[in-house]
Amino acid sequence: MVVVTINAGEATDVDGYDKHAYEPFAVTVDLAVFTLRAGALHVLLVERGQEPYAGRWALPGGFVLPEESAETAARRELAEETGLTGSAGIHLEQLRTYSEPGRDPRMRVVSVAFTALLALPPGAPEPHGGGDAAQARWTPYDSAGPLAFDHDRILADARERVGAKFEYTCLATAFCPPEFTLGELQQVYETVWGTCLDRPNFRRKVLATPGFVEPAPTGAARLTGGRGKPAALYRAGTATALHPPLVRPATEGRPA
Amino acid sequence: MVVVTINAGEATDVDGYDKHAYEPFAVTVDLAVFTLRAGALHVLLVERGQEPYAGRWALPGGFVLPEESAETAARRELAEETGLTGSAGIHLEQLRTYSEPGRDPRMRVVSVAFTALLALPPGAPEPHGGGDAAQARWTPYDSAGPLAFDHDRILADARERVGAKFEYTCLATAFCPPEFTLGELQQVYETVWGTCLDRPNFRRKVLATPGFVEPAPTGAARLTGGRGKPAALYRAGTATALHPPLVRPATEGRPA
DNA sequence: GCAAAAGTGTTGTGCCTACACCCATGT
DNA sequence: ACATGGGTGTAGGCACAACACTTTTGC
Repeated sequence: MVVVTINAGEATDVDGYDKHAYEPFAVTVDLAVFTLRAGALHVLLVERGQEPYAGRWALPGGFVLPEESAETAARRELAEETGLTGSAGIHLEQLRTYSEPGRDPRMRVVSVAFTALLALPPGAPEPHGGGDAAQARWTPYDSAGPLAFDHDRILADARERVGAKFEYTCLATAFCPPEFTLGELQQVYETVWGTCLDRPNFRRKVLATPGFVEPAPTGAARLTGGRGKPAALYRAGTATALHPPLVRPATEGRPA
Repeated sequence: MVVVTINAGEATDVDGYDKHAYEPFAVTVDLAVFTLRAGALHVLLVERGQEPYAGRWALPGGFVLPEESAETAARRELAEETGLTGSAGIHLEQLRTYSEPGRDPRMRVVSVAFTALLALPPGAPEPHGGGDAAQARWTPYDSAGPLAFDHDRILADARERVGAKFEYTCLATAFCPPEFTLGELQQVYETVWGTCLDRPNFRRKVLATPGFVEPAPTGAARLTGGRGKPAALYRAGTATALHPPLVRPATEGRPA
């Protein structure tokens, strides 16, 4: 076998041998797509129709095409799986790359994993899967049983990253509809962190961070659940970082 | 061309066609290896001996071999480039994956980038490069002129990540020898951040964080530069996260 | 009126910045 | 003696957690 490991540059030996002579690497993307449904964190899963892991659930994903970047491929898969048309504004972020040999029993697959956060509009279409016999479904994170391949680990990594990023970014608005109340934003935090937050302090913190939220142009307020004082509406601001961070309290009681 | 994009699972169509029929993806690793030399941040670069970018400097890296994970390949390359034997304890961390088509003019190369932090022992061997005509050299970060491929961007991303991680992790000890003084640790922070820190406060902060540093078993102290009171020696603790974080002050004066 | 949810005020604690000050060593 | 760097003490300030309180709606 040709030894390329002492090569100092990047791929400088490629010209020297047949590009097709070796077992190729397949490059795929895997997506951990999160949303909030009925006050619980849900993840988008697809059911596999073929071996290996036929009948098992897995993260959606697919091949990176020859002319695509991994980001482009991920956004394309996301649009296909969720059926959402305007996927341009959806928050999509690279998580990390999983490359252990043997993670796919058939061949060498290197997978770039992404995390996506989206808000389901009230009348959003159910995910329809991507053809074949596969179906797609929103699944509560806690019920996302054993998945195919190493997707359990990918999903856990993605979940952890989302929780951590909530502390120092404005990411939480990605789970909210275009206009939302501060109470809804707080519920997003409480659901993702599994903690209770003090409402007055949360409110002050959010409003004191420039660019986190801005009042909705319509001065309108909305009734939360029928009862209670109507809440002011806000929309996501332009800021992306959160200084100072919103610290997650030590694990305490669950939100009511 | 076979349409694989509507496939819901991961690589489920692979069995249906010849694995060698398409232009394969090459998978490489690129390393941004940082160290501190003479009070300045340095990065390990190699000079390319072949086209494209012959004579230009680039980040070290190489192919992922068929039986390797990207992490394994990165650690192997790191050991080869630095000549360090005990590379097991070196901090190595995945940065992100760069997959834009055309980033290598010859073929489709997907590169998993890593960041490595290490302390150069006093008599450390100079990096010897990896064979061919390439040479390797420690270069001040600020002088790391235009690099080959998209390595300027990778290096900038790595640099930013290192600075950010210093705030909320114990990573700074990776730049220190096995035993170090708190003054040395502070200089590490000041060099990486380009700021001045208050010594008494820095000291308290570090010592108040359990597991950040622990006193060296030998009660020995060391003379810093000939002058001044001998400083107590510490070694890196077992903690990895930093609660609460060590906040980087708004960009002010440079360290003396 | 009562419950429920939004929104405002206030107070105490604690951390952290900034600076003054002592200690030990080399020249 | 003095310069240099390590180490300790302390006062002021700012931020935040905790909780009391008012407001506006539905029943």
